[in-house]
Amino acid sequence: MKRLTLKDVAKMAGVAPSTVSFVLNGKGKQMRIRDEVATRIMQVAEKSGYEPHRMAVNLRTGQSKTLGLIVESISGSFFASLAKTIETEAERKGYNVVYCSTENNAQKGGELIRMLGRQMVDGYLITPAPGMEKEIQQLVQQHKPVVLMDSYFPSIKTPYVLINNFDGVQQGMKHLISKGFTKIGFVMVDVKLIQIEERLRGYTTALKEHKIPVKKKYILQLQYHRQREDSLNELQAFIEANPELDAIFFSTNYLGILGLEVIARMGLKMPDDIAVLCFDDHDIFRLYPPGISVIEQPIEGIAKTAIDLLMHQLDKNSGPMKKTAVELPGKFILRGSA
Amino acid sequence: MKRLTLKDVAKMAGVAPSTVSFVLNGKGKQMRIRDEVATRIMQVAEKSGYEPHRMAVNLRTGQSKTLGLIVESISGSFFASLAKTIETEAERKGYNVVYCSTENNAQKGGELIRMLGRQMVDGYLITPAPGMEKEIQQLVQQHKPVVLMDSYFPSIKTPYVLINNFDGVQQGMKHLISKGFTKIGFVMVDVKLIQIEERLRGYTTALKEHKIPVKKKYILQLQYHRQREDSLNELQAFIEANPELDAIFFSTNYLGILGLEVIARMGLKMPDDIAVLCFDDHDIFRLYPPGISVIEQPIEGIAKTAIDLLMHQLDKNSGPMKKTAVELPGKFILRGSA
DNA sequence: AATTTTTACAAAATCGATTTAGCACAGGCA
DNA sequence: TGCCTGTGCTAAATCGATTTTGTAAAAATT
Repeated sequence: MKRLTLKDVAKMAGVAPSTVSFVLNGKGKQMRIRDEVATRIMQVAEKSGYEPHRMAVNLRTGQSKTLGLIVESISGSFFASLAKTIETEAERKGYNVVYCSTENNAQKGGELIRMLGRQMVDGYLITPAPGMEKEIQQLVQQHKPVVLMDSYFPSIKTPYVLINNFDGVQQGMKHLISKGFTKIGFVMVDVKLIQIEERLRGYTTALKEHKIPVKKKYILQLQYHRQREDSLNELQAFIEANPELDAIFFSTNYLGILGLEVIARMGLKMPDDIAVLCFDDHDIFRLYPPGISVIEQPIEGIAKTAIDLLMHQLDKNSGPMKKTAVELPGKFILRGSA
Repeated sequence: MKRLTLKDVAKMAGVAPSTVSFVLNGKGKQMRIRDEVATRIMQVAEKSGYEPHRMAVNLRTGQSKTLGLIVESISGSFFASLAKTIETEAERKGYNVVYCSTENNAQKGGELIRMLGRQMVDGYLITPAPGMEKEIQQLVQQHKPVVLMDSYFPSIKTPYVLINNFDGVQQGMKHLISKGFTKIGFVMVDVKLIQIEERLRGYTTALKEHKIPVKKKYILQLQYHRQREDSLNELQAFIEANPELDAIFFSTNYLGILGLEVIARMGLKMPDDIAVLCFDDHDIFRLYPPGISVIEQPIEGIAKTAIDLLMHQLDKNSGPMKKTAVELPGKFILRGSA
């Protein structure tokens, strides 16, 4: 039982293969195929269940109709929501998606991009990690359509979408301050990424705006590549060294989860002993008593915007882009922890 | 800057395209190409950074070197671990993977399979959902390589890998019973799937073996398609209707998470007011105080075995399979909840 | 020395589509 | 009548590889 080809359909309809191709690709009118012939071809194709051979189409047209989605971790919850939306959005535009994760391995990022290149993806959706700058730069120089999400490199001129980190942190900080908290710690990673810096800026700015002094010892920079246990200990030491802290802002959900563990270990109660606020939501935060208040990322919006930006690049006869840098507002979700 | 083709390499090396193809595909000896020529070709290909055009190769060879992974939900933690292992295992065998989720939509399952068929995947890895039986049956009849994971249909004769559900539940139940719990509830979904039935069988068998009567009212069957809130209420009603229950076994992690919410809502303390045990681990269970004891699935083992079984089918000159049904043991993880 | 066999490649067919160029035939116009 | 213009399709080139077939020159055999 062999695959049904366009040639077969042509034979069955009593016309040439090219004619079938024209009709099925909607170029019947343009090629002035009679309606009578066109409908006959359509019917034959329909009845026989003909499906074009993707690889053949790709080879001929040079388009794989496939997008590459590169994320840091495929098991993260950020990815989970992102992937779902991107997949459905892409599908509706006739594209499908292959996923790849760098798994926090800077070097692997480059390999991945090359691998996807070999597979001929038409465009890239990337959440950039520190080590990937060069590779992404190359893609852009090769005029491959690229959209960055969640972060970006100022040196690379390609569209990006992300949450307004500064504003998001501000929202959270304003809430904490309005609740009367003044000794607020800030926990971050030491990675040099725009979004991290923006979050820190949100923290310091909010404090300054309310005339609260910014104390350096209230800011903890955890190293990125580190044993889980080491990070926990460092975090605990930080809290013990500043017993007057009445609230902590965790700048990523990974840090927040570490925080929960340390706080439980130390026997502290949220929010009375210490209030907790976290950037970026996570399943756990909904459930973990008393519920962790967070700044939620507009993931669906990010995904949709990213696809739009990418499609715009893929569509050659669309003009130059108006907006290439999109910042979407985050949403403060109040739960029990702050 | 166009893509480098095999023809270009041939020209640069001063030979015919076919010669290059032979050499690069390791058929140089067989086609008696002189070592001198062969090494020259290799060097040229290497230096120029030539990469064969995947689509062209696919079209000619009829192999896409791509596997389709179909799961229920791409955001589930089961998928997350599964995908990672499968991806790396597949990559090492020269395959890549496209993911698809049915998102608990029976009808979508069929569409997905067809979509992947269009994309010409060489083989399928599927975690079967209730509505997919017919579609999978078709694939098998078309002699497409298929491996099922996590569950299977007795009517379909194709390899599958899953945890030994019966034994897993037994392990957990034996622990509960040894701790002195006797009034043990069992919460399950009403889906007719092998693995669910096996888990129930593990529950009842364990009770019988210890001469503990099996009471029907201690078994709750939650409906599958249901509003989250409704399920929560039904679960709460179940616990309230059986106040003598001293432990509950949740047969899936989704149910377990619902259980945590209800238990928190009712103000019960684990494990004193009620002990909790759950089938299938989840991030939350590690963190949620006092830690939820679980039966952990050997996900990595499942993934590796599945790939092996699939590769065996893809490799035509390998004989018939010895083992087509694999059951891997689960692992009981003791935490604070039971 | 003539013929066969082997060596070492090159040429051409092929996979299944898309797309450009071409080709009969009909009608319009001078 | 002869030339031009549309109409309605077909033939053939093409995408970039793999694989079958072909073919000169060298070596071996008779």
